[in-house]
Amino acid sequence: MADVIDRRVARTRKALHGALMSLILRKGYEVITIQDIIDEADIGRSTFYAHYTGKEDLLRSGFQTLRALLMEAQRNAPVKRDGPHDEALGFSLAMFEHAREYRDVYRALVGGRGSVVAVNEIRQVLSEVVKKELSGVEDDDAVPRDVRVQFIVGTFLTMLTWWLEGKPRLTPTEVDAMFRRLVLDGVGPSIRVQH
Amino acid sequence: MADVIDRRVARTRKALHGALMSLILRKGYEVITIQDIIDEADIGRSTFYAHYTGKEDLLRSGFQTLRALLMEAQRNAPVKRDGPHDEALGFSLAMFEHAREYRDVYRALVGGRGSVVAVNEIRQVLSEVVKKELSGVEDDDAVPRDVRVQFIVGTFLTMLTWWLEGKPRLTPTEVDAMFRRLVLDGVGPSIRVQH
DNA sequence: GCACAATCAAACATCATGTATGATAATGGA
DNA sequence: TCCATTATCATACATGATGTTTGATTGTGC
Repeated sequence: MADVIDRRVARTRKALHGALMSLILRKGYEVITIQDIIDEADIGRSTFYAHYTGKEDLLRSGFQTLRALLMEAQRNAPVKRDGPHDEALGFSLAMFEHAREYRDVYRALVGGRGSVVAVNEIRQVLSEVVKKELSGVEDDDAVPRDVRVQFIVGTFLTMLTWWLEGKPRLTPTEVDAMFRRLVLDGVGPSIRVQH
Repeated sequence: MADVIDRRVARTRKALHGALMSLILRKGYEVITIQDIIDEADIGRSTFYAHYTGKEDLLRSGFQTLRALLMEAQRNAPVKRDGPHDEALGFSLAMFEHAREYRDVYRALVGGRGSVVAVNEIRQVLSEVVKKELSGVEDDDAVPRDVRVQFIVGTFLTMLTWWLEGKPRLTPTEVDAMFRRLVLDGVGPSIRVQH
């Protein structure tokens, strides 16, 4: 499959990713410099550029694991393609759980002073997943398919951000419930209640 | 109100804002340098720093007009605090219209290679507006108030981005209809329909 | 053990940032 | 009209990040 990798290459890349993660937790992604990374990883400058074009490239390359996780979560989720279909959005709970496990990293990436790069990357991965999930659903005259995908992904990220920034007490299940409530029913019910 | 402003100061600031806007349209916010701005505006380097701490500061200071527009749109919107309340979210149509009028700027700011700073600024302004709008609505056990605010703002930005990036043919009214549909009812209706 | 490839330190050119200085010009009030 | 004030200017400077190059050194896979 993947060509066999020279041990030195593997070691270098691992060191760089590790250094980036440490630094993200310590000072936030935006302000990190290449110098910081190679100092932390104890890797030569030219070696860095032999592997990545910059810190954005390095960050991006670290998202395969997340992608794999989501794809699998989607496969393992209870996809009962018949029934009341409250089991839709099979990815969400798994990802909320993943987010709690790596809370610090997620918060550093997705939170206030986070990285556009990371958020866009997550957005793209999620879009694929949701798109696949909606493939069995028939079209809607009012709202095009891709809008619905973006809506779902956007709402997910809204919840994720809100959760990580302020209310870490809530369990993944609780947050997931709110997420589903919003995505499926919107805020109409609670707004319109008051007459 | 505001202290009387020296003509020179006014002229400088106007030139800088104009230069920033031109450059945003020409090459995108992120890659703009201070040097670009002061060259374009034909303003001395030290003068720039006498007014703003950096390009982010300059950008931020250009959002009062937007803020004012939204506040007024909210006031003028048909706020019937009784009735079926489909008139909620009084700001949205006005902002979609504003966005179409300044399409290029919005797209440059909010689109793909846009600016986090700008998006965050818009997000914050919108949050204030929505928060005020929801002040008369009673609480909901399932979804806290601030989550609903973030949800509405997030969905609005999702629609705005999608609209500006891909489907400029749609009218503000049509986009607004989709926005309201999503915010009020979610995607449950169209997803759950298929059994 | 050997050919090859990866890593290294060091140096370099380039460019952006932010600050400082003293001269010059515009402004607003008297 | 005059004048004190204040903004602007060109210029220079220190600092630090970026990305590339070079030739020597060291680790790998076979």
